[in-house]
Amino acid sequence: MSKNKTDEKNVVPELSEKKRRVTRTPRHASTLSKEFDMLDDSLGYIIKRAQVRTYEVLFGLLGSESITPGRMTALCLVAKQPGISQSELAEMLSITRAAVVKVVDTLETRGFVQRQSIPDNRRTYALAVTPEGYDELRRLTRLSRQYEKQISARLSVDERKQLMALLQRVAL
Amino acid sequence: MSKNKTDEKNVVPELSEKKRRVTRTPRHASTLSKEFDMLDDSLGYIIKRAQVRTYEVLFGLLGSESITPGRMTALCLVAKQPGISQSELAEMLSITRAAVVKVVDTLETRGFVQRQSIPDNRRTYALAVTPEGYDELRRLTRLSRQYEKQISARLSVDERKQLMALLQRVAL
DNA sequence: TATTGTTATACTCTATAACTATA
DNA sequence: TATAGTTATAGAGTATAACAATA
Repeated sequence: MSKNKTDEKNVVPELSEKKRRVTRTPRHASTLSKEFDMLDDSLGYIIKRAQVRTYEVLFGLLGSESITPGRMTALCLVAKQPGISQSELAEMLSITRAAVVKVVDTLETRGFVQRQSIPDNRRTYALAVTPEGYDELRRLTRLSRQYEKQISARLSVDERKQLMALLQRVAL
Repeated sequence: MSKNKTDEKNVVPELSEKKRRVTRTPRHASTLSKEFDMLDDSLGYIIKRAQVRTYEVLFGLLGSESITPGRMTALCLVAKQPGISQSELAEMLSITRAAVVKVVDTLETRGFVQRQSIPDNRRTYALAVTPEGYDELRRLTRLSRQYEKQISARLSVDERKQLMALLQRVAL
């Protein structure tokens, strides 16, 4: 979830016949592997696999010295809800208030967002995207299109829509 | 991806009217937020949201001093392919050989797997699940059923099947 | 008293690079 | 030369706990 990784193979590697024979399996291995195969019929597992795959694609497009997926999401959320507070952002990112400080710090250092003080409430900041941030968002929008195209490559337009609707019900 | 977290709300919090008014938005904010809303029509984003949700559920079920999702997956994979090598396991987990060392270390310390040396090739280990590991797998199987039930709560049996088939094509 | 942002600290996961022992 | 496992090191991401300022 952090560094670029070239390895794209998430598939189960084929074991050679030799290796299979050498392998020391428990006597009832075939029975056991079925009994404990909670991975093959797991929605949670396939969601995780898909997520790992999408991150590989995303890292490949973003490059190593660009903004990270988390920062990218945060930037998008601030653009979507200008004036949002850090606590609200934390809730949307499903991270703690403490963790969001660093996220906003890096976005501010990069010049993409601003912490604007608001007269009504001197305890909170109103987060805002800067012009540079909007430039970055334009760049990200282009990348995002490629990204979506790549991860949806094996799906029809309808299937993609359907998949998103179903996932929405899992994400709540 | 590590510690238990009580916050379950992934939904966008409703901003109060007052806060909305106080917010300092760029002049063309409404236009901009639509222009840069790459999140609402993003398959990648909804996959990530769903994955975060499933991990919250999973952490809730596993408890804080239990095995982690990553270790759980590794244990399942070894049970599924007894005699597998660490490199092969690394590939299946989409992590490096170096990273898998610690995964196997903890599973071995816990007594769930063994590194068996094989006569043919003194360079590799054949990983095997111990009886204690199978006990753990039995426990995990029970938890897994609850887990799947919870994350599939809003889906019919058919929809769940369909969702998994579609995700399979994204995960590759 | 409760909330917001912050700091300090620590832990997990993962990567890269270099090493070793084999093959 | 190439491969499997390992170690050392570093960085990202996140958590918890304690704190100050503010409500």
